[in-house]
Amino acid sequence: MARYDETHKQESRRRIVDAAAKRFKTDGIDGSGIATLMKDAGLTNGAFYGHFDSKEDLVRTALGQQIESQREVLAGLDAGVAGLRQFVRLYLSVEHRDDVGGGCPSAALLDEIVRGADPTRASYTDHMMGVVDDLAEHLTGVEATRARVQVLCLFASMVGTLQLSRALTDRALADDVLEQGVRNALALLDAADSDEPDGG
Amino acid sequence: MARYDETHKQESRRRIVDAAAKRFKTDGIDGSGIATLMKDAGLTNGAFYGHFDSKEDLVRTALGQQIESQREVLAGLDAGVAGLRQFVRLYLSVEHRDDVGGGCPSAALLDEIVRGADPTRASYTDHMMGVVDDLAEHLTGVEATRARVQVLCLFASMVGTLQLSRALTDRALADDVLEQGVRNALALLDAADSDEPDGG
DNA sequence: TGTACATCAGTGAACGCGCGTTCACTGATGTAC
DNA sequence: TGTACATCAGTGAACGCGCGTTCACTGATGTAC
Repeated sequence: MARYDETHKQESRRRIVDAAAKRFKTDGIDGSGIATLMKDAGLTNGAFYGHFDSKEDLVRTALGQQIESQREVLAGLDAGVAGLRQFVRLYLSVEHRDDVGGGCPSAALLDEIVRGADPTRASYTDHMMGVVDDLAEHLTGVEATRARVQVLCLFASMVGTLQLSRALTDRALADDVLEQGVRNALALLDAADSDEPDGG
Repeated sequence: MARYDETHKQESRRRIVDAAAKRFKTDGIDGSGIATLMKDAGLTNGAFYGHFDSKEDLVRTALGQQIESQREVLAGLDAGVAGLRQFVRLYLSVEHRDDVGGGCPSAALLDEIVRGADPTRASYTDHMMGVVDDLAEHLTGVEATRARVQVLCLFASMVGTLQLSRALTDRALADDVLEQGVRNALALLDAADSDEPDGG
């Protein structure tokens, strides 16, 4: 029925989303124009609206895809709290800090998400809940609701730490921040893992 | 010599910087145009280049001024680690979360600073070192270099926590994140305050 | 096997608009005499 | 006290450019017969 493979259009779409996700992270959402994104994907600007309703539609899609692919990484972690320790070391690594385009979308774009439209923030929240559930499963001894808030906070702390390490122009200090960030995150993890709920 | 007060021009400049700082935080740097900023300050676009060399010059100025005015808040804190506990509760409050335009420039703009030009990042780093020194003085028992990294990490964690709380569309969860963030930050503070330097 | 037509992903020019920046000009005030 | 001139903060139109979005068109392929 179509003159191309049945998969042709969806492969184009995937290329657009992949290119957009990377460029959004390196240049910002506001800083990435449709024409540039389409050129990155090997297409011209006019084809964009055959794939998405609007730029905001692409933003939501790219952000969602990015968070879901983070979950694939999480699926490969060791069981229990040991897996969270692995995650902390991966997340707060020099390699991750120096790879904005290939790294965590939250670290690269959380400010812009905050300023985003409600549907964008809602989509972000939904997808993040998946990440949080994946992470919370590693805190086997902690009540589920509590575990979710604990891992959300752990994640948020690491996001801020990565951002600050990226912002500082003093490289040695930026490295120190990552190392101390790892120690702090691991300390929080130990505390959370052995935590008793207390209402006070 | 001048047809206006000697202070006239510098008052205009101050109004531009104040208006820009607020709008940058609410709408983003990329999202704030010169014409809009000047209108906010009660002027027209053409007057801008009598005050600043470029938009980037204004960004650096506004960011620096914002961080310096944060230091004024820090100067009012109690002495010792008690002052840091005060700061944690102020920073991770619902009021601060809900006041992006009046709040911390790092929380609102750190992503954009990371993507910014080198001079912007260098200026951010310089001013932040002032904040860090102010905060580090509260960790009286800790060696200075170590104290600086500790408070940088504490600050970074709080920045990430505030950002995430702002991004989430689930209000109850966003509030829980703030509360847990306070607990975590206070726990880190207690650990840092009683810390012995260990090389391992 | 060969021709006519339908499909539709992608092209590329154009829309109005706001961007950062420039510049000739205005007009209120201060100084000179 | 009154007039002529200098100063300069601010005005507002204009520059080229890229933005998000629209749309008439292309052209490679699949189907019909």
